[in-house]
Amino acid sequence: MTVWDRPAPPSRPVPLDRERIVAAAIALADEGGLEAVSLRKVAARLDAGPMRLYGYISTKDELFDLMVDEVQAEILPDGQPGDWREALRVLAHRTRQAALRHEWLADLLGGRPALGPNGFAVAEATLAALDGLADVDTVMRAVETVSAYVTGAIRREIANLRAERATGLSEREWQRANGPHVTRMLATGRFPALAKAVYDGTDVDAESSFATGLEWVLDAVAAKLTRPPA
Amino acid sequence: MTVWDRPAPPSRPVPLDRERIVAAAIALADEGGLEAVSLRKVAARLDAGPMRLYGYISTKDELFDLMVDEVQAEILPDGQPGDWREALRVLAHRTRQAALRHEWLADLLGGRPALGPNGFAVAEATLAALDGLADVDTVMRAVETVSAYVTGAIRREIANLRAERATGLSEREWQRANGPHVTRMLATGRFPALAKAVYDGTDVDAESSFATGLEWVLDAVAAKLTRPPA
DNA sequence: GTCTCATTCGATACACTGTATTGCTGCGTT
DNA sequence: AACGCAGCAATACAGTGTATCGAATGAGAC
Repeated sequence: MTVWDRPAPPSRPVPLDRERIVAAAIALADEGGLEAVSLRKVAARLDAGPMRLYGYISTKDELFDLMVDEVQAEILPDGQPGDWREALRVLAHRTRQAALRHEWLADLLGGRPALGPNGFAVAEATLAALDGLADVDTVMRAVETVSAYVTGAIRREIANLRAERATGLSEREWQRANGPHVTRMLATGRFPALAKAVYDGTDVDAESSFATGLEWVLDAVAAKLTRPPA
Repeated sequence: MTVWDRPAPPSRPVPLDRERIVAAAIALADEGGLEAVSLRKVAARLDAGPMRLYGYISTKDELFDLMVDEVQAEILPDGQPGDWREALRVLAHRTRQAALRHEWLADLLGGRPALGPNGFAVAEATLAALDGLADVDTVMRAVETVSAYVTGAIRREIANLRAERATGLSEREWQRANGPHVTRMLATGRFPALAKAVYDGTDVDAESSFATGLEWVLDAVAAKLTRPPA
């Protein structure tokens, strides 16, 4: 008996099943971030007392797991995949889009093993794309590498996005003009390569940055798939 | 005036500067995880009232930033780097080792831009390794790609490590034998590729898994560096 | 129709959190 | 010697996750 299959006890006043609880939590998180999700507020949104939730959920972390799994349903592509590369690409971009829709996902991504049905489905889709193209271990390594990149890239993108929002300025402009502390540090001359990157670098948009890095990683995977395992 | 340079006000009863505060917080986090870090406990460890900390730190998130920056000092290599590839490899492995020493780092990695002096130093070391090997934008993309992989891989590794510890079993054995929920899900036949990976996959240790994925990503980067920008 | 029992809900309670505010205390200066 | 002020501690507040428990409300048995 684990998180994902718990008998839904009936109730009269308002049906209130796990789906409704998770939906309310997601709505709260979408509006105010993860820290805006409290059991009290979730319950209040469902016209229930806080303790009522514990009939359906046994801890707040479990609620977070359920939220992640729910959002992972959005990641699964609609149509059937093309070749393996296209399949992985689509999965990666859909993950990113889900994180942009639900920024709190970035805080949770990779933080815990995704053991829900939709998490499994995403893992299945990823593995299935590479099935048969190499031995099991190589495929596994490929999946892990790609998803590590995806997780890390999304996390950084959301982090930067928040920082920009907090200062009201674009990351680049902020480093270049304002951000007195950063400017001063760069001016010390102790970070010449960094300074060059900041001042001479082109300001590319996040999506194409994500896409470029992803293609690089996919290139690397492609090279290992054609060749037999080391 | 930002987080990283604040005049240290003197005090009599016990010196108590920011370094001591950060050290105490890190000690607490090493022992009991991030959630064990509360301003009250940090202060208690320094024989001070909770409010005393606010003379040196303006919010708890700032304390977290300082903790991350402090640990990033451990990442910087001692000697001078070899070629770019060796340099990036060492930085990646040292980051991973730091995260294994301080597991809470995984929770914070990539969650916020690293703007502290040591964070800058790590960024500088990374960029310096690739300096001149390609145009600035390509170098930037390379750095972002590698560090996205590193962040994501470390995060997953720590997450799995915790899950193993929680169940007392190795991830693989757990999926294979115990973990009734997982076993049942796999038994549904809805996840054939996943089932194959779980049952037929070799159980490789985390370090070589990390290393292998890293080498793949470095291969990808190498291919882009020799070739001029797209 | 009435009684009983079990279940489920809500209220209360507890230990704790981050932080604002307030007043004291002891030092340095005039 | 008196004063002012900086820095610290105590108090306070709003909020958190969750355990416990009393009451009510439902169904089932006679």
